[in-house]
Amino acid sequence: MEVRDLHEWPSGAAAAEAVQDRLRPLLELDVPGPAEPRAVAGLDVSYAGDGRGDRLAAAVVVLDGTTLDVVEESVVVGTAAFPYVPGLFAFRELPALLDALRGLRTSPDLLVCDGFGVAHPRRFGLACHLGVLTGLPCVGVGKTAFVGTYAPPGPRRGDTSPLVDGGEVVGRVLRTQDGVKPVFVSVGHRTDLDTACRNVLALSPRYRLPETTRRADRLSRDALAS
DNA sequence: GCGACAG
DNA sequence: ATCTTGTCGC
Repeated sequence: MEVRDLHEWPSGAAAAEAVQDRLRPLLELDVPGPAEPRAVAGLDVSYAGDGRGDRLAAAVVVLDGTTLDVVEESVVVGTAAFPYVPGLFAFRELPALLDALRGLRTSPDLLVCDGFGVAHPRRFGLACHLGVLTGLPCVGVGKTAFVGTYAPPGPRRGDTSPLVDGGEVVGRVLRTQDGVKPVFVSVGHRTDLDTACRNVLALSPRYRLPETTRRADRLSRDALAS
């Protein structure tokens, strides 16, 4: 798919925060998300060595939204573009992820990425950044809490509880399987939270994490090994 | 001031 | 994120 080039790149934390503040107004959060996406893309990145190095592999796996069969894959080996700083995580993986997206023949109807969307200190996590740059609906699925407080959701698959930060609901804690640790869902771009959670649940028929994320994780890991 | 902090 | 042994459960 066509992905526009990254123009300016922040040289430090202050500049990176400024980029987030400048792009945030471009978010489209008051629109219904894709209820039945035909193609859903999962994105993930793996690192070589102990994680302190900068060699990485970014993968995108597109699944049929109904059957969850793999439709297309794209993976690139690259370099971490920024040090890991909580709140600026996107700058680390964004260039490589955009490269992987460029390797796709078709444009997905929904992007599912690791990390958060608006459940972020400045309301502009990786899912927001990726959404704005691609123009595609995007949802963030985090494995651990970052910002906000919440009550544990019920014990059954599908149970949820609101993730609240600064007095506003920034996401939802979603139990994707009976009795397993919940995941943290937040909207990134062009989707509402209800639809985002429905999509994530539909993508997680068997395991805690969405099939999109699991497939992309495996693909990126394999790419580093070879 | 200090610690915690998506991946 | 990644490095790791054993262990519990289906």
